[in-house]
Amino acid sequence: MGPQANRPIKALLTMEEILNDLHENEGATVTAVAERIDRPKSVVHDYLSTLEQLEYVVNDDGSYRLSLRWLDRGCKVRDRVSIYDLMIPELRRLAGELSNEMVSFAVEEEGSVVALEVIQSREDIEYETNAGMRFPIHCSGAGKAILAYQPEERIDSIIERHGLPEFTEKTITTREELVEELEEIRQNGVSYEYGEYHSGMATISAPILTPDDTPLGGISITGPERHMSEPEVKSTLSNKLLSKVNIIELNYSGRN
Amino acid sequence: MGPQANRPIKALLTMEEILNDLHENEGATVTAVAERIDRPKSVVHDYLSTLEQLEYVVNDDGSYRLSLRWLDRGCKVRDRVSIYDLMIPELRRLAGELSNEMVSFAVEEEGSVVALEVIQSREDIEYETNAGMRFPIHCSGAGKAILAYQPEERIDSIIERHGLPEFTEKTITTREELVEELEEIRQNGVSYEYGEYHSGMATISAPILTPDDTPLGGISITGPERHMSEPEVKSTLSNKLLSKVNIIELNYSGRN
DNA sequence: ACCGGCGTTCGACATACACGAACATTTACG
DNA sequence: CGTAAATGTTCGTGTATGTCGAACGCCGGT
Repeated sequence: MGPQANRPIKALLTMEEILNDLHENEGATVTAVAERIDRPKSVVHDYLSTLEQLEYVVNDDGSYRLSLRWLDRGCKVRDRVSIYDLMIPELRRLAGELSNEMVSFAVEEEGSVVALEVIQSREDIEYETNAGMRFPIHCSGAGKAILAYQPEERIDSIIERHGLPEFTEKTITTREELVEELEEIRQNGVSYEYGEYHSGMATISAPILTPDDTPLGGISITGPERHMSEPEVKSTLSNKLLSKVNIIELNYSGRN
Repeated sequence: MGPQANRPIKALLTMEEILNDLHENEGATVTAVAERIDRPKSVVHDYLSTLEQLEYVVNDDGSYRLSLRWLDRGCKVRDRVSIYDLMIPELRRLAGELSNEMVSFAVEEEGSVVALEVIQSREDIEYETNAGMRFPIHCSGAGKAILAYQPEERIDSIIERHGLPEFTEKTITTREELVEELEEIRQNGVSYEYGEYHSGMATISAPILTPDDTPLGGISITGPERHMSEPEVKSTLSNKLLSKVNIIELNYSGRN
């Protein structure tokens, strides 16, 4: 949740309750929503019909659901991310070279990592990572890569806001450890994440930087830990990442 | 725009004005938005801070923009489309076989066609088609394929709502022509669209149907008209489409 | 035909939103 | 460094408007 507004518009909070309910409960009727959020039917009706007019929800034969307009807006927001278009072809090329692992591109927003593009591996392992998903920054490969190039004050404010929650026994949970690792990332140019979020899974990532070292995002290779542990594999993958990043950064500075 | 609500919640209409403004104008400040939508700064401020609290917008150093939460919600809505997960692997396989053309999957919503997945061709032609985008149903390949399996009354209500606007000289603009073509599509099992929306571009599509012939969506192959005109190419591509559709439909009926 | 459930409409009240002015904060410029 | 302009934020007030409950109409089931 974002910072508290001093005088929030209550109608928007009510709307949010209703949208969340629709999000969680598929095919919701006016009465069902009204009961769950504990409000008169008439109120829910007025909100839903307004949201329908605005095309945020659609009414399929009596039950409401969120419309695909959310996807439209979402994709437009994504396309507006500065390097999105430059990154896509390189990410595809990378995926072509590594058909056994998942590759992805992520950016930071409000202290979390958001995956903007995910290309699944051709193996039958389906990771539950999808475009749009948010992850904690301190135990994600791309997150640590991005964090490594943030000013220290920003790092602290992110820690303050989200904490360093533990997901596995390998998760970094103290500021000191994290700062130390970020220093290492700055030296290597790549970040490693071995089972810090999901046991058995590993990610190698590299940040994409502007000429003055502001992080724009990060690209990652994710796979089962056993695929990624051998030192020569680690260095091969790291080099592949860095070469793609290099191309993206060159194209980026070339157009400004 | 959806059907008019009798008693719309005005606060939501105001919110929409502000969100649309943010959508159109990158990096908008409170004052700038207030001037454009002609309202007091204080009002815009209250709305934006509420929207920030709800994480629909973020405040990067003073200027607001839509957040990536829209992407998150949008992708979840998309993933909820019944055959989305079954369709993806087949669409990828199709794209692999046809590296020179764009392939896509679309569904109908409120009388328009919405692209849910777009895999660009490996050629350097970049179509401006992206996930989430909406298209008129009567001059899109997938749209006509889906329309062919709708009850006649539904077809009429869609025509009534959206009309049959002309985009090129080849666009179908009369109900009679359309109905005739839909009959043909039902016979072939595939639909063709040659320059009806964008001159010089062509699409071949096939509908995905439930066992009782309810259309769930359509998959398409799109490319320059010159690639797709030869009769043998036309039939090869049609067959490829139909074989993928077959697999998807089998998997679909297999899990219910 | 009756009953129960659901969506919808409507009038009335109290509240919460819209407004403008004033205050705080940042930026621009001499 | 100091002043001015522009922007973001706070706040009191009147009234428009969201909230509520009750009643109506519609449909499907028994």
